[in-house]
Amino acid sequence: MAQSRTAPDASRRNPSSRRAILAAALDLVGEVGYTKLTVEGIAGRAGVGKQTIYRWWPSKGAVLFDAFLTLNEGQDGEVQTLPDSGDLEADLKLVLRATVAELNDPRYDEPMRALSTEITHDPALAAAYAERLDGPLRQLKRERLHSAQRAGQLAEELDLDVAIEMVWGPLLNRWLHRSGPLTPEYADQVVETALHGLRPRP
Amino acid sequence: MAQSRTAPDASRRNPSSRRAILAAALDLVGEVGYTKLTVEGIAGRAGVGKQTIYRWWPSKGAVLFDAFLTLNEGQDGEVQTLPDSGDLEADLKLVLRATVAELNDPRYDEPMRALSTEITHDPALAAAYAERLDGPLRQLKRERLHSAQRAGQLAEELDLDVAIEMVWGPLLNRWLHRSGPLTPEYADQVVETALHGLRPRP
Amino acid sequence: MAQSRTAPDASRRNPSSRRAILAAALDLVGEVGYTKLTVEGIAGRAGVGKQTIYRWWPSKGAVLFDAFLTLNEGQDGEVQTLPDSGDLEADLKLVLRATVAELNDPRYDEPMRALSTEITHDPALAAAYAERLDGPLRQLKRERLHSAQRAGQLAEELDLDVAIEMVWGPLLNRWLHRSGPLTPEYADQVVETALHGLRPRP
Amino acid sequence: MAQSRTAPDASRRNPSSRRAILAAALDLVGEVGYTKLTVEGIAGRAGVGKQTIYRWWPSKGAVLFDAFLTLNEGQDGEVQTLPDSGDLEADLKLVLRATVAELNDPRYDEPMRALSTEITHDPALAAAYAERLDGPLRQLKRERLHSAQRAGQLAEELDLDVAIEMVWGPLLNRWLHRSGPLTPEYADQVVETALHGLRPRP
DNA sequence: TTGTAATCGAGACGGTACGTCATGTCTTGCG
DNA sequence: CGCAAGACATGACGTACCGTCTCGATTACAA
Repeated sequence: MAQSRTAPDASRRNPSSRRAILAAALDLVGEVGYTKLTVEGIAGRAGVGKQTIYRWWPSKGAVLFDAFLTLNEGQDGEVQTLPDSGDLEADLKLVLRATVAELNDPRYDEPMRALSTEITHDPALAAAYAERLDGPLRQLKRERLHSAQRAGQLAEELDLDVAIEMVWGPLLNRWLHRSGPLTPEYADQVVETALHGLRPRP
Repeated sequence: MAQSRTAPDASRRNPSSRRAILAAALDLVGEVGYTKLTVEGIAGRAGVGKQTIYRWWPSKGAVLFDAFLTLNEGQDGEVQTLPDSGDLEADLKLVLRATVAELNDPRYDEPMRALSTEITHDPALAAAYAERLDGPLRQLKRERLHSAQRAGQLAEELDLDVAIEMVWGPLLNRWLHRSGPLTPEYADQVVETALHGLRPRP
Repeated sequence: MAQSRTAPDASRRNPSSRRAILAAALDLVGEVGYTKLTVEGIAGRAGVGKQTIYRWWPSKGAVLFDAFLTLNEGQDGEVQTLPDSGDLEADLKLVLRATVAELNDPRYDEPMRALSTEITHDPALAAAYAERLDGPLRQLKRERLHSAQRAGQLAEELDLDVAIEMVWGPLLNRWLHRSGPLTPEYADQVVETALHGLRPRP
Repeated sequence: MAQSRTAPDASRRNPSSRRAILAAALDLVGEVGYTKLTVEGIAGRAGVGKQTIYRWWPSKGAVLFDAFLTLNEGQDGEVQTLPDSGDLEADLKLVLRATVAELNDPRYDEPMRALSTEITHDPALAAAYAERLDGPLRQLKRERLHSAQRAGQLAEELDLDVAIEMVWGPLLNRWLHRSGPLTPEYADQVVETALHGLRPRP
């Protein structure tokens, strides 16, 4: 299956250039922000020619995305499963508080906003994100919820994907649009409300 | 409160130039997308000098924001209140299905993504958004939920803001990150799940 | 008579930028040579944006050409006429020796080679050169020869343009192709040989 | 005489690559012109790696020069001597008309301009040119003039190199700088004027 | 009625970054 | 080892926009 435009030969790729580029991209997006992140800047910081970036990535966003990928693969072994103490509410609060902490961490905030923006405007990148980054994490969440479902802590007819979005959606939205303070208490509140529902207790 | 740099005199502002600029911004963001939207492009399309834009708006995002504002004020009278038939679930489904339809409408999709991106990266704009665009709408939602609360359809101790985010958050997230199909059925599912909670019915 | 591509408005042109560009071009061609002369270099040296060069000149060669033009117009008044002592041979030797000196002057050598190269490869520039730079000078030469012709020192049927090329051509060729030493003696020799012809004296 | 940088072993050189490179250089300079002639282009057209060019030639100009050399050696046997009918004027006109024809031939025009430019800016190449290309031809000219001198058709004290430049210089200049039409009549005129001199016939 | 002071369209300006192209060096794998 | 292939750091290309600026020409308020 040949490429139309003389596809570069990946076997000849210089791996240290690749690493330098991804590291530079992550560094820079944190330092100068997404809007002022430039391909020239990345190349300069990485000690690499611009062409070496354009040869292997179609866009600034793709570089950033790859940087995130390796970041996550770098920590592999770390998050293989979500905590499962048997107490779903406690476990979810734990995880969501961790998420809140990460989103509030300036080292992650700007890069993740950048990634979100790229995904927002590039469906291809969104698909890659869904498959490579969000997918595995969502699988973990699904498994934890499924375990709870088997334990009778979640409704049998519940669509787990909807459940996931109900728990994490409010958080991400508040973070992205700064529509309110992103505190551990908020995380707790969301978990409680999602589990109990909006209706009065019977 | 005087500006240091000879603040422009708003009374002398040419309203037709303003309208042309906002209209051009909306048109263009739909045509060429957020990334390729330029101040020069807006000025050219609006038949206006670049300086006329820079005189009245601090950034491209501010123009876009203003364009949305006038868009909403243009339709005023339309959404003064949310439907209140007494049946909260039905009313919410109605409203969320309308939201889904809007987000899927190509005329709104790209401009709203653009606005979202600007908000993501500009806290000042986010504040303006919270006050001028999101605020009034959220107030309507809050009122509808409050009415339901008074009718005993929602828990008394419920934080209405959390409730709002639990209902609309999943939708906005799925739209923004394209993490799944954005259908009327999904809207229904979200409403039902939010109202009942994730737990099994007792 | 409108231009097709939104011709720039010459009346708004910044004359000091123009001067800085031409001066920088002349300086740089002398310093780094024609091959390494770059538009970016000129812009940098002149403290000017690249676009300001591209706005007003179609090519690097055109800038260089303009630089020569202003150089010559700058010295106006200097060479209005060629010396006419009545002794054609002496006058020509004087002029040719001056030309030799100029061609050997490092300040002129490199820039003139650059100009020659541009003319060689760009007919449009060659036409401009013929009209604006070579033309006036050639007219002076023609006049001096015509004066000699009237004085009976040149053949009546002589084509003065051919005569001019016979006198200056050898010099320019030797200079351009370095086909031999370019000395005052050579200048004298050329004048003598051209005047007497190659044939034996009768 | 060892090179510092592991001089390539000429005996292992692939002669067919060499020929392909020289042919490609000549073809391309005619097709795209001197300015757009690139080493990559030559390598691509020749089906050769870039390194094979850089290994054997120091510069683009050297390739071009070599291409000319082989071109001339290819026609060897053709011009071993200049015509010598005894009538110098007729013979010179014949030769100069041939030169005019060659310079006007589009197959030779662009390549020769390219070579001329390289020579203009590279003294080393100019020396090589003087020795390998111009030298032999000049020797033929010198011999023909010498023959005429012996026959009493040229002045005894004449410097034959000056004479050669007086005859060919005007032609080359007019060609290179396009300072006038390059016609057979012009060739004749130059010959006549050079032989008779500018002075009136006695 | 006539300044006079602002906005306006237009667009030149010094810059930064774009994405492409060519340079000359280096590395890989074939013959 | 020469060679075809092509990745690499470098740097210039010519273009697109940035945000500032200057230029008449309207336009509206104050003298």
